[in-house]
Amino acid sequence: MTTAAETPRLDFIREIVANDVLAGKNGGMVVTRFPPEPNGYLHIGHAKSICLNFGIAQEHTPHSRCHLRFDDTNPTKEETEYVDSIMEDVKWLGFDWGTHLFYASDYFEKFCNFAEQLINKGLAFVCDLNAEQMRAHRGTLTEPGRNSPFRERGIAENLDLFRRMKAGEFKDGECTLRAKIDMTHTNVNMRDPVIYRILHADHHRTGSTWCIYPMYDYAHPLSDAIEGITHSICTLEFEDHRPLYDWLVNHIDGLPSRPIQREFSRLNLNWTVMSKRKLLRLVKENHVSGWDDPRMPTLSGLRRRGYTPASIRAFCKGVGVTKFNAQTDMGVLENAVREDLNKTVERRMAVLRPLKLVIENYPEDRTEEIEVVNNPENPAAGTRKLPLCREVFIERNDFADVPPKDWRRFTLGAEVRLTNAFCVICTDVIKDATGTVIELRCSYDETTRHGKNPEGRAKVKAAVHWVSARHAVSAPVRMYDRLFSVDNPDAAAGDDGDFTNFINPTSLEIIEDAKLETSLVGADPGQRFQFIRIGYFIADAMDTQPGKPVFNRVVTMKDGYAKQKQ
RNA sequence: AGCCGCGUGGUGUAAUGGUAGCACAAGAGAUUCUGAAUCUCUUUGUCUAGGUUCGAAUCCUGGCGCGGCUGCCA
Repeated sequence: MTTAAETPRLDFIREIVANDVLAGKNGGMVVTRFPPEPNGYLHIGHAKSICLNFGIAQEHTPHSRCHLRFDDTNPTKEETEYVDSIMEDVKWLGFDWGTHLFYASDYFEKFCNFAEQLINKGLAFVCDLNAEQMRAHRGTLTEPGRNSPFRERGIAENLDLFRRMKAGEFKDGECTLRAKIDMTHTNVNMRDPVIYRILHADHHRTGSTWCIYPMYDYAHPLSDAIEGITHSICTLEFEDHRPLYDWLVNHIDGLPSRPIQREFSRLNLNWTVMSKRKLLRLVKENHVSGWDDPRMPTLSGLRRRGYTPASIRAFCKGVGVTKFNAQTDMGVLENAVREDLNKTVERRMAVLRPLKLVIENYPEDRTEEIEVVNNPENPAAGTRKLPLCREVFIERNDFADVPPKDWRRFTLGAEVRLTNAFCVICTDVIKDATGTVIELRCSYDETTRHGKNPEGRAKVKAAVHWVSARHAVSAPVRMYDRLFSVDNPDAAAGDDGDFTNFINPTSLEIIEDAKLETSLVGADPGQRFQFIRIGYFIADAMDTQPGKPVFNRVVTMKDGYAKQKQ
């Protein structure tokens, strides 16, 4: 018996699954599936679905599995490039479908046989109405539809027509196969829905074998049933399709299982857009560098940005699973990666916008090495040696000519600690002809090493990061920020506006020669660090060359000072 | 307009007829060689009107609000 504290609350989907298992349904088995259409790259919203479906299967090991199934029933939109990226992204997120990789297109032959079964039962007919006529017959949300004039064709005629559709005797759109349900149904999806359409198009897997393709509403429940899916979990917009899902599963004989569909609300993140159509536009119109641009909410973008799979999984766990139409703040995602990286990643010092600081009482020809800890949160990460000489770079914004009220950092006459080294007092501020500060002079106090505070003086309040000028390496650092400048680009654009008008013009700022501590020159592609006091960074996996790192900013540190200033 | 679904602090999410809790955000303080992290404390909530009940966020009815649905897309 576990206590309440040990038993995490189940979301409503997991509760349904748990109850079914308890009731002995499906022989105690739980079989879920993640069914993407390969018409784009996976995004953070898909991660929620992946974590749900694969997560549920994991939780019911060994009486469970989760299938990866490509819902590839529309050859005009689907490509193998997308298939490959989807598999890569699911694996990267940390999930494994084992041998359970499927394609809806694998079942085309079966779908076809089931369609003939429906025809033979008098439950499907070939309809010659064109798209416009069919729309006119469908009725509206408030008015019932009218029967197609072809609705009462005989079984033999329907069978013949359907086979000729399949044989390629008709052009695109000339006719369709429709389920015969109820044109007066209040649910429009039940008004004799099209289940097969003619499409003379090459399919990414079946090539030119087929010229008729099943509709999603027809293929999906049957794919689920063929694979023995027990719980078909999808997003809310399919709720209205559930009666059709059930109708098909109930009216077709020879299906190995009778899955149930349940719906949850999709993830909505602010400060970004999530629809595949819009993401595709960002790519095609070069608003971003590609699907994996670090500003994209795609999994490949987040990966390149430096997000960890663990942080995304933690985020998905945090947002929960409900039917409420929720808007999740981007800050929650950012917090998830900070929390992960804080514990796992080594600290380094890097100066993004350098200002030279000369330690006047430090010998010109002297160089020393200071041993510093790599990660105060994890002693096992060990230590490294940090070089120091007479001239160092500090961050320009760590100096204030006229300091604001509770300023703790550099200003003339103030004492500040150089992190990991000693305290210095700023003794002189050197400016050029325009009044721009170009150099700081200071003196250091040898007695303040090893964390000792200067005796008899006010306690030093600030420790700032620095990089030894003689040893610094220059590297580009890409400062990524949110892609949009408004929290809801869709709403800002309205119905006929253009969301690309709200792209954040400063979502990418490239610092060409940041000054990095020496050890960073050997960063491996994909290696992450915390640049002390600045944020978390990753050596870009594509652009980092041996000895020539390029860094991406994953996320800033939380900045209590900036917040207080607002 | 019709059908379906959903309404709990700023945001997200628990409480399954019995003390409205948690996380993030926000605020105050402690601590700090990262204005980070950590620790302590605090503010803020059951859409609304009725009904059932000893007792309602929970069940019922009406209203209001939000979302989805009239592709040969998924």
